[in-house]
Amino acid sequence: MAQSSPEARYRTQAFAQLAGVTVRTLHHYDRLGLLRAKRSSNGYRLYHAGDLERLERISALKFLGVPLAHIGRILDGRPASLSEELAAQRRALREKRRLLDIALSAIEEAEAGILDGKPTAVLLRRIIQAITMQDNTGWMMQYYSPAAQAKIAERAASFTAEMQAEISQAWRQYFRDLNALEREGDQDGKRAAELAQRHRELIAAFTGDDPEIESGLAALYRDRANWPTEMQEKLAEYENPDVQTT
Amino acid sequence: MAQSSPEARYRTQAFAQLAGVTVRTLHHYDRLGLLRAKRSSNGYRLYHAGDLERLERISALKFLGVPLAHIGRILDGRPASLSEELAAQRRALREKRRLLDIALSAIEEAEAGILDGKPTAVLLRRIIQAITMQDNTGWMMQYYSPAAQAKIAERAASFTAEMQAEISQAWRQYFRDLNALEREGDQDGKRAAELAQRHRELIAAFTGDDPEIESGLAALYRDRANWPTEMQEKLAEYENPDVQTT
DNA sequence: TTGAACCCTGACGTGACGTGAGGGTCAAGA
DNA sequence: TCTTGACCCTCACGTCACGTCAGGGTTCAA
Repeated sequence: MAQSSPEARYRTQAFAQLAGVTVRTLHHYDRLGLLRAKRSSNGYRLYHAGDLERLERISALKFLGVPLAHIGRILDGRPASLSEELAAQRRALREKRRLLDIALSAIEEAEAGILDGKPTAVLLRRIIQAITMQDNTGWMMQYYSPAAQAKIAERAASFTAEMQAEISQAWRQYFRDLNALEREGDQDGKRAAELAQRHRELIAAFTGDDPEIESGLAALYRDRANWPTEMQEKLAEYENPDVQTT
Repeated sequence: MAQSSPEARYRTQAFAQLAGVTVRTLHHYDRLGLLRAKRSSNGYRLYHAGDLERLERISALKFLGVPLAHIGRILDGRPASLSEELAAQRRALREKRRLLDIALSAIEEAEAGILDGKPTAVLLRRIIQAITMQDNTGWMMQYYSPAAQAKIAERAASFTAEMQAEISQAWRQYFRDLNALEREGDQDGKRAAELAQRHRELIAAFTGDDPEIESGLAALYRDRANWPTEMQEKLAEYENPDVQTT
């Protein structure tokens, strides 16, 4: 094993190998001021043992997804910024993992179709369905009776991609307008009334006046206290009394 | 609801809203040749219903993490490329999720320390330990007796960051040299003998000649058939008979 | 006819480096 | 002494999927 003295100085490559990073990374951190190296008389960078500790902290925070600019503030600035950054990263990573799990299950779903020799178009359709179902509505399906689920799937299959896109566009637009209304306030209640009308139309277009689908939707809304967290947040918008039309 | 005819043409913004992407994204895909738009006489892009289907496929594959250049080949090229791409993405996403889980548990571990009012330095040390433990050796610890685990932790705590870095650098270098040896072959067996010697030294440095640690290490190696998949692959390098010194 | 709301094409910015290009430094061997 | 090779340095452009202006044209309703 190599012997180390407390005054050991390393040049760039040696220090990079010691820490398990590349030379270019050290150049980068040096220029950013994140890990400044001393210079020898010929201009070479010189690192010592104390720099290693700082570099390990940088690498650890980078592993958590913290941007380099924030890492600088954490290591040099006020200590509270660490806990704020950790909380922010935890939320961001949770969301990333949620999307990642959706992607993985979509892939696995599609790969099951490959074994049957399905053509590319069918596999792509499976992937799209797996993503949209899991991402938005998958957890909702448990509220519908099997008969209602079958009807929903049948209606969805009978739509063209264009029609489906128009429907989800209308929902997106509805939520955008609802958000805008909450931000800007409503002077005369006309905009709220118009939004409520659009909401009724969207609901009607979804149920297609089918009583089985309507009863499932009602059950879904009654149990809103148990929705997933990210839906709970969107639910707050519904709590506007002008829009409680369900 | 908006009515749609089969010959509906959309200009850029309308089509972007319909599909839930930005105008800039459509420009980008147009320039890449990924989704080419027709042009009206005044140079405006015109999209129609068939483009929407292609765009949805593009968005779905992008969601899975497939780079745009590959998406073009999948949608235009031979159909087998889809299944290859899916398999590659599945591996990549699994690895991402593994690292993401490590990061998340490291954050939660550190946040538990925040409640106790620990200073930043202690929290950072916890994060680094959580990462390195989970990433490399966490699953190994089950093979060691509680007494051996305590001794390992004690020895680790007594090392400076510099010494620990030198040890892991030596291991990294060992694996690099081992890989190089396998690629390039060994003419006279001298390099293999030298590597085997380094391996013995690294093992001895780890156990510190402690019999409890040594017996745990032996148990770990005996049970190598049950190691995690990513370690199984690294194990293949050990199967070189020159290096079976454990 | 004027303004709002569209449309277009460049072209630079983002983040964390990778990857050369072009040139200097230094110790060991011929 | 010269050369070779292994280091070192500083630009500066490339990556990836767009975001974000800047500068200028088109269309439609009031």
